[in-house]
Amino acid sequence: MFKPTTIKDIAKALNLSTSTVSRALRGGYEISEETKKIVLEYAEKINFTRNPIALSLKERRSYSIGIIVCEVANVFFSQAIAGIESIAYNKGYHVVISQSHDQYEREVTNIQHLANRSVDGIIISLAAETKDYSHIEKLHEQGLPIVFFDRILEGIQTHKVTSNNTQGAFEATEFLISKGCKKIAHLANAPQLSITKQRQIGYEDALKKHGIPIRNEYIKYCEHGGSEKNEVELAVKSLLNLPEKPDAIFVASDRLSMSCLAAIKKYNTGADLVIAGFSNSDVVDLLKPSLSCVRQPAFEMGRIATEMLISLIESKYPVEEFETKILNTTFQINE
Amino acid sequence: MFKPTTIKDIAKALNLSTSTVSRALRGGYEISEETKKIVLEYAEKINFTRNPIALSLKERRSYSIGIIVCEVANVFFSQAIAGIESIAYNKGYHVVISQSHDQYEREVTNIQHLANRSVDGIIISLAAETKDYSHIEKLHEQGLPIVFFDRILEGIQTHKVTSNNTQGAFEATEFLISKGCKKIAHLANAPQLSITKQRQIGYEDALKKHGIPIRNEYIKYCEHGGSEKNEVELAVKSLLNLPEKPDAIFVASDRLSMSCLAAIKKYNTGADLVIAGFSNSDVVDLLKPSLSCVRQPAFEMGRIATEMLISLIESKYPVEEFETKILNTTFQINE
DNA sequence: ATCGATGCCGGCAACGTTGCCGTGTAAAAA
DNA sequence: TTTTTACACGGCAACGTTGCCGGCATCGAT
Repeated sequence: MFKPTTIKDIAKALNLSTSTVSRALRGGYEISEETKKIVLEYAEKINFTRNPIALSLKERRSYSIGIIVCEVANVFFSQAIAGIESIAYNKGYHVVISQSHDQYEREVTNIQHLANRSVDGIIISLAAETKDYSHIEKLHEQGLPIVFFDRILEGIQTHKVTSNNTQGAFEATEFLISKGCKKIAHLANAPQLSITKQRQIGYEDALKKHGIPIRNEYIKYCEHGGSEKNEVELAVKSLLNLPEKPDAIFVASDRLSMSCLAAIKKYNTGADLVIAGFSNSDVVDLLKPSLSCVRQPAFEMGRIATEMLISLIESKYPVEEFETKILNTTFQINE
Repeated sequence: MFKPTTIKDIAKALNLSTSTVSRALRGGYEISEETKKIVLEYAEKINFTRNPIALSLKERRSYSIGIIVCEVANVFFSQAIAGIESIAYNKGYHVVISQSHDQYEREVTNIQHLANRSVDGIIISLAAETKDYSHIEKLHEQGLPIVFFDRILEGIQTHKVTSNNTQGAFEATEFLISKGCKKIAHLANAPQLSITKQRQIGYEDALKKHGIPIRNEYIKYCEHGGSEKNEVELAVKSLLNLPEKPDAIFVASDRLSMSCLAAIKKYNTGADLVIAGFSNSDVVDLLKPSLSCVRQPAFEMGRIATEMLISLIESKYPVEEFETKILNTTFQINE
């Protein structure tokens, strides 16, 4: 069975006390150079590493941070994770990734698992299904450092990072208008998500600016963020079956975009449909129904969220002032 | 600061001993129903959960398993992770995901971090850059349960799961031949990977079967698995610049496939090129240079690997007999 | 010669939890 | 009434590590 060597093994082998070995390994100044050398060489020889679990128990922290996203397969999130890792590793933190799959129960389970001393703080983007936030509020009240990114929670006072969703949605919609489209539908995420509201505002603002009426039948929400099997396909189908079929769709997320294109390919036999939407996909210029897209600075968002979280974790005094950073998106035209 | 409640807090509040509280929570038979009820209700009230770190230290295991893959953004791996999670959660294990980004040093750092009592076992698909395996061998000798999947290591005696790479490559190549192609190039992964060798054998077997000579200038390796910036683009470019330009390419991996299509779109102004390759992408039927693909049962591979790992972890006696499972691929034609 | 200073090291306790053993009480058996 | 026995609970130790305190030489200063 797996039995790693401990500081006690070294102490016994070298006829020293555990405290001496401990301080020799940490380079404590109270230990003679000679003893240090002997201990370090022996530790090297038997490939010793300190037991991080014992350390966590003693220090009451684990030097690891938890991430909760809906899906790692989503390019936006995998880029954000890369950004998180880039900071975390440099500052000596390990990163633990969990997926909610946009399900409320998974989110609760995961966040419970991560809390309770197995991580020092959490970076989270909410699941599409989540409507009750008490599991997060409870931990936040207990003092667990939490940073929100992307899908944030207004009600909790802490650091937050988002992109400028309203502006991004505005640009995408205005692009569709510039293409001559007048019947622009909006395929949206779950309505309670912060990003859904912000992006819808951008969409509606652009329509208003150009004197195009907002039509409720053109706005379709996907309650499960596209993770339910036929959710997106049904939404697109119902759009295409409207008496006044849309001539463009503004899609609110990466996941929805891909499913939307697939559905369009399947059902749209008639005239072409212009599609624009939020996507960080790296294959977007290879897609046949082309997709012009709003790009979010995912990597940078991950970096900033991590810096915020680590500053919360390492703060000596309770933090009272919180910041919400909003990063700009860019728009990429593909035709 | 974050200070979770402990069993001691409950004991103090209820005027009981810690041992009594502990056993009441675990449902120990030595505790009266009345006391149990009081403890459970109070624990529920203050939202108590046991400290997993203290438990890990005591039990010398953490009920968590580590995964090391090159990238979570890769659909094949994210599906495999979903398979791993599906088994692990059911059996009471937490899953910790790490990315090597196909870099040797990241792989070493991650596996060291995961070992040493913070996970009970590891499921790994090797990084493309890894040529020295001593970091894995050392842990394996110490008795850490390890299961390989996808990119396996022949030299270590343990459970392994792969797909039938040779057969998949054979079918893809034969498909290209059936399309009338005779000058079939092969864009391959790092040459030391198990999957690279197996897929190359399938490719060569198919050529041989149809009397097509194997030409070394048609085989391009990507040492970094496509994670280096221009690696794939250069390889594709050099193929397209050959005096006898290939009329088809068999691509060895998902990551390479996408970069390959992008490079072809960029450089190939002339006649069409038929592409087939390994890919589990869900947008493959939306791509403009179409990609017929070998599908691996990623989810199933993850499930099996996890069952194997947990059986190793929970085995009372050292396991001596090991199994290598090879799952069949399927071929999907897109034109 | 005596005293304080310094260098080097060991012993003990604690982090939160559980297993093992011990102990007191009350009911049942003698 | 005394002894047995089951029951319900408390105390202690241990998992691996580090912080704190204390001890014992050695050495220079008085």
